[in-house]
Parts: sequence; C-alpha cells; structure tokens
Amino acid sequence: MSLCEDSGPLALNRQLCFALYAASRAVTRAYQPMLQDLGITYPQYLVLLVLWERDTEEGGDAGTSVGALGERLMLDSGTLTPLLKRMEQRGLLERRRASRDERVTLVSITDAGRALEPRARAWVEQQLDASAVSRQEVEQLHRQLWQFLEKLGGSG
Amino acid sequence: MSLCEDSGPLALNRQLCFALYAASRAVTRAYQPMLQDLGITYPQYLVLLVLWERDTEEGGDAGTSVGALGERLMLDSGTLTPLLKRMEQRGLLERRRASRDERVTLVSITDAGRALEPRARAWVEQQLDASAVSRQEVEQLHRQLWQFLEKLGGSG
DNA sequence: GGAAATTATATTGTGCACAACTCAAATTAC
DNA sequence: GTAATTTGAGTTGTGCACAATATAATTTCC
Repeated sequence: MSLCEDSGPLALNRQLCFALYAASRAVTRAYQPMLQDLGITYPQYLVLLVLWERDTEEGGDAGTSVGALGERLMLDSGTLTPLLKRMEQRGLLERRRASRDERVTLVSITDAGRALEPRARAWVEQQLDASAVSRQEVEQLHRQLWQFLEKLGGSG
Repeated sequence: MSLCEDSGPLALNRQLCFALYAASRAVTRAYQPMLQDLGITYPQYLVLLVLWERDTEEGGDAGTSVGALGERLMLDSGTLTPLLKRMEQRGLLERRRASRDERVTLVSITDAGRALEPRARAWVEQQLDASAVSRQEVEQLHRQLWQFLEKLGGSG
C-alpha cells in the first residue's frame, strides 16, 4: 500500500495516527454484519460488552452508572446519554436514578439485552477462527496498543 | 488498566477492537492543541497531508480528485464532500470540475493551505521528541497496524 | 448514433464524538 | 445550618462516518 511506503517530513507520525484511524474504522466495518444482525451500532456493542460483564459478576444487578460506563469506554455523558436512550427505547437496557444519589443514573441490562450476548460471542469466536490474523498477532497488537495508550495518557 | 487484564468469553477480541477504537480517539485528542491552533479538524488535517504531499511532487498542481482523496484516506464522497466544502470556505483549498471529465471534482491547495504545513511539521517533530513513546515503538506499532489492515482487507 | 450501463460526485438521514454549557443534587467550608 | 463549591447527567451545536439514494456525465453496446 503506497500510504505505508512513501516518506517525507510528516510521514512517520502521520502514518501512525492515520494507521490507527484507518484500522479503527476498518474493524468497525468488519463488525457490521454482526451488528446489523443484532440491530445495534458499534458503540452500543461496546456498552453491551460492559453490561454483559457486570451482569455475570456477583451482586451485578445494582446497575452501572453513566459515569462508570464513561470511564470504562472513555466516553463522556454527551456521547453516552443519547446513545443509552436509544438503547433503552429498543428495550436493551433500563435507566433509573440511584436512590442513594439522585444525580446518578444507573443503567442495567434487560433480558432482551442479555439475549444478544451468545449471538455476539459465537460470531466473534467464528471470526477469530476464520481470520487471516492469528490469535498471537491479535494479542501482540493489543498489548502494544495498550502500552501506547498508557504512554499517551501519561505524557499528554 | 483493568480493561486490559480481565478475561471472559468476549474479552480477547473486544480488547483489540476496543483498544483500536480508544487509541484512535486518544491520538485525535492528542492532536487537538495543534489542530485548534491551525483552526482545522483531524480529518481535515489528513486531507491536508495528502494535498501537501501532492503539492511537492512535480506537475502537482493539476489537483487531486475527490475519488483519489477518498481512496487514499479510505473515505467516501458522503464524508469528503461536506468536509471539502468547509475547507474551501476557510480558503484552505479550491474545488473545480475537471475539464476532461465533468463528473470529476478536482481539489487543489491554496497558499493559505500551504502556509499551515510548516507549523504542523514543527509541532509533530516536537511531539515526537518530547514523547514518552520512542520512534522505534512508533514504527513497530505502525508496521503491525498495516499488516493487520492488509489482512482485514484480504479476508473480510 | 442513441439506449443502457457505468462512473464520479453530491445529497439525505442516522448515529456517534466532543466541546461548551446548564442544572440539580450532594458536599464542603464556615 | 446555609452559602459556595463540586459532581453527575443532560443539552446544544458542530463535524465527521457511512448507508442509501440521486443525478449527471461518460462509456459501452448494439
């Protein structure tokens, strides 16, 4: 790919920032068949991943606050609030105010939301098996990305 | 980071897809001070990178078609057309129809657009020098991302 | 050479991201 | 105990992404 080969004063860094940007969108595109089948979007899927996870923990059904979701997904309320409302309208989750602190909105998964988990899991497993990318490559890339993310966060 | 450590049925793949998504947004955030200084957005910066590059080639000023830009940035006309119109309004580039083929819109950089290049380059160089991430790490991550992108494209 | 198919861009509509702001509830300081 | 501050969601406005569609110019095929 020519983007990967040429050089120039801005080339090195552009390529990392652009490679990240392009790879992120490519992965979202790769998820589209599954997401369309489930009737959700990619960020909605990420929200479900967090809720599914909390759901299987003990004492899980207290709900997850919008703030906790945002910290986990690195998204703010301006993104999450309308997204969660759409998911609530589709019956995938419920939102209610916390009685202990009325400022907090607690989100909890519904049965309809739970029902999507095995379908998503099956698809992901199948993709990993069928993929040209080995699990080892996936793990290595993942590790490097988190190292990079931590250094970005630490240095500004 | 707990996102990087826990496990579960959907964990491995989620972490790569989410790591890419989070890293891409983190990089965009890291560019914000420079972008705000130049008065542009991140995708607009990517467009300028392509135009700056073509500008320094010989016979560069024939302009770049919307299609060529889209292929390079992996974006379609639905994204590019309004973005390019905003950049045109800010005087960073010009759009005109190709005389050889009236379907084609040619984009060419203006002096105002050219003037941003040294400022962007200086900032990027400075960031690379000041960063906690070594150039070697940047290069390795970049290489792996392109390998991954090529495999994604090849296998679906 | 004219109808049909193709191509390049533009338009429309939905859903993120995110900055900036509002507002109410809770905390703190005094 | 109440005024000032902080905190957690929500709102508003701008700008991507991208699917689906539209439109007009070009090419292809008889």
